[in-house]
Amino acid sequence: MVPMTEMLKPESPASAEPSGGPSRTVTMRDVARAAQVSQSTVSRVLSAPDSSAVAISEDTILRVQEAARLLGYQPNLHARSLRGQRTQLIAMMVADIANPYYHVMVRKVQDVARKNGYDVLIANSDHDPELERHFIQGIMRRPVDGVVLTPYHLSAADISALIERTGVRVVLVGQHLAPLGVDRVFADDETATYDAACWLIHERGHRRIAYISVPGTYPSKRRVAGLMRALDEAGLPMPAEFLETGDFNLESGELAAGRLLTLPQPPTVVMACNDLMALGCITTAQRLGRTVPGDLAVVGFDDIPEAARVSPTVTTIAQYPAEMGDHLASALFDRLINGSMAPGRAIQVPCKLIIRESA
Amino acid sequence: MVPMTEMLKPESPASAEPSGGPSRTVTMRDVARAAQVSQSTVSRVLSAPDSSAVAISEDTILRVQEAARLLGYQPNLHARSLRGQRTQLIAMMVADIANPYYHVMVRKVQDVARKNGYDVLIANSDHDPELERHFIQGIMRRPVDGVVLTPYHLSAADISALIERTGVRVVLVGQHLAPLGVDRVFADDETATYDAACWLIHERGHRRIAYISVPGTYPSKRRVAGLMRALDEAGLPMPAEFLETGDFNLESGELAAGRLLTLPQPPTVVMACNDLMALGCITTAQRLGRTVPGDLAVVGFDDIPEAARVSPTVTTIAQYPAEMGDHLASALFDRLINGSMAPGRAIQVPCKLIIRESA
DNA sequence: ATATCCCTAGAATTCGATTGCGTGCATACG
DNA sequence: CGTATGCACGCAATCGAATTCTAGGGATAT
Repeated sequence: MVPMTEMLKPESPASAEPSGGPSRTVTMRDVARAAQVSQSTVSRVLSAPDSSAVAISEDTILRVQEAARLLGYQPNLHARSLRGQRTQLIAMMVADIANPYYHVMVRKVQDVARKNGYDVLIANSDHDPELERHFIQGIMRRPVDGVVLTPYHLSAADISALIERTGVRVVLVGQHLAPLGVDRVFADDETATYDAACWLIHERGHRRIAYISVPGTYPSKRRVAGLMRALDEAGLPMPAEFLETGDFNLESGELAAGRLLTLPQPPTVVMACNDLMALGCITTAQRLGRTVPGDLAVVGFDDIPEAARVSPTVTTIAQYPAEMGDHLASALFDRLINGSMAPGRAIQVPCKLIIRESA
Repeated sequence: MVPMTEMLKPESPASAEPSGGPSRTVTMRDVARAAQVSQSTVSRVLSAPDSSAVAISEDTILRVQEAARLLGYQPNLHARSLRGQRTQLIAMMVADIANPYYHVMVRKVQDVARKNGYDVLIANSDHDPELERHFIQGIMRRPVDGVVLTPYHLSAADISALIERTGVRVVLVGQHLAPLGVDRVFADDETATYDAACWLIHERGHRRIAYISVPGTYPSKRRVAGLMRALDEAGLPMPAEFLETGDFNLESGELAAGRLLTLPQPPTVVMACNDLMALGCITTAQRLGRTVPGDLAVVGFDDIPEAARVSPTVTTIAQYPAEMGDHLASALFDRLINGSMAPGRAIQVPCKLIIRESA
């Protein structure tokens, strides 16, 4: 007569039938039982088959590995995360997954992460300060090993606080004020915008240059600064009504162009803070019966694939998001895998003016 | 003289300075100590302030909430996931994040997830069977509450096994063989392709129709079937050399078009399995000096934004990924939040032929 | 034959939150 | 006055894996 409690404690080892009911997930204990060893031995074998702190006999190792294989054991990463070290998880926050500019970057990071056995949490902020903070909160609730951020509103203090509280490794997209050991990858957009403006002024003879910016964002600030520098040097004015605003999407570009073209003295060229808004400008110009670039020249930023395929093709300042994604991923995993503690690096990826039909 | 160990055990409650060293993450125990209650009480208060299994006094609730707020307590979701029920996490596998067709879908799911307090794990499979299996493996290692899948190679058995082992709720993209209680959202692409082919034959008088398929994928199979049905009814042949193959990207479309146009008797129209390949066709045709649609008409599939902006604009069969994303998300969260156990639904989203310049 | 050391592996603890069970106290009732 | 009812809350087990501590067994040396 075996007591009831004694009978229930070890779940019958014979229940190896996979199709029998909602087969509970198989844990290390199950593997241990099947291999006739303790759970800790299983852990030691599976986490470092060869070199462990304590030696394990060849026979035991094989028995454990075989049992794990038979039962289809998969370690529970939630448990592993909880216990301490690595979560095998990184998070990436971009402004908008639906913006072509970020696609390749996300892809790259994603691919490198998978190769390193990491999963990727994706979030988009829509350039919304609230959602950016929400993302930080999320990381504090669900710790990750690394973070790739495209901050538009977050301050260096916010990011420092995140690092302080979670110990997460951070890599930034954009020439942002970066705290401590944070690498940042960015395009040299001030210089690129300056160069493009100089080209418009000196090679193409434009004297009335408008700009569509996105107030409150750092990239926009820097690009406007580049333009101003070129205008200053050339002794050209920047009328207030030529400084239009949008919010990175196509429609806002259409609206801004509409306002610019109905001015008593419209500009001869519009530079936009990204290609989507530039495309919007072209659409509006054509709808109003203007020719591009005859009546209005347009210069974009990013060089999304579409820019090369619309009519007229768009002159734009190319960024290299794939290259940026590469730098982001390798910088992050350098710290994650190799444990690099190097001070924050500023990795600058050059831009390039791509001259097409629209200017 | 207080022993060292005694001094170290309780982290001095006075160390509320946030800038004092690597301030350890604050747990429920800390909150409990600050509020002078047990850790379980904190849990009960914070997880269900109003209706809990056991009653809690108003005073205690306030004290706990205040303490949590002061200490900036954030629950650890890894721990919560481990303990049991919800992980507050869903995973989404698409074929390619960089394909415009999926963007809106991802966005929608992402947005709905955030509104429900869920994070989203993203993975792309690149139509690679290996990576699809890798994704399933990943879910078994890191359990999630729900999954949105775009399976191209996974079998119903694979998906069943996943559900069996993890209890995850699943929603599929595509008219896939779906097991058990799995909803699937798909476009009616067989009918749409059939209709488009009929239109090409009867309204436009085409008799030499080529198709660029992607072998081994379900959507491609169905679309080819739709075309064949239309050809059969019209008594038209389908020469083997007109059945070209690609792999969903632009370059493969260019290559396929190159082969078709150098045939002794080239087709008068090419239908492609997606817009990217259709764009490739147009590029090649123009490079070979053919006019579109004069010498070669082209019909795509998806209606990505670019299709409306290239020259010539592309006639294509529109899918509505935003609508599909909505259905996906609401179907999934209906099961997650409301615990719906309804049998698998087949949610069909119609397609629509968009007639533009290329055909 | 007994002490010593090493090799191996089991037991116990930890991570942070959840939860079934139980207990102390107060009020109510017979 | 003694026991029943119930409210508010604490104890301790649990989730799955990693790690540290400890004990047993075998081999070798004295």
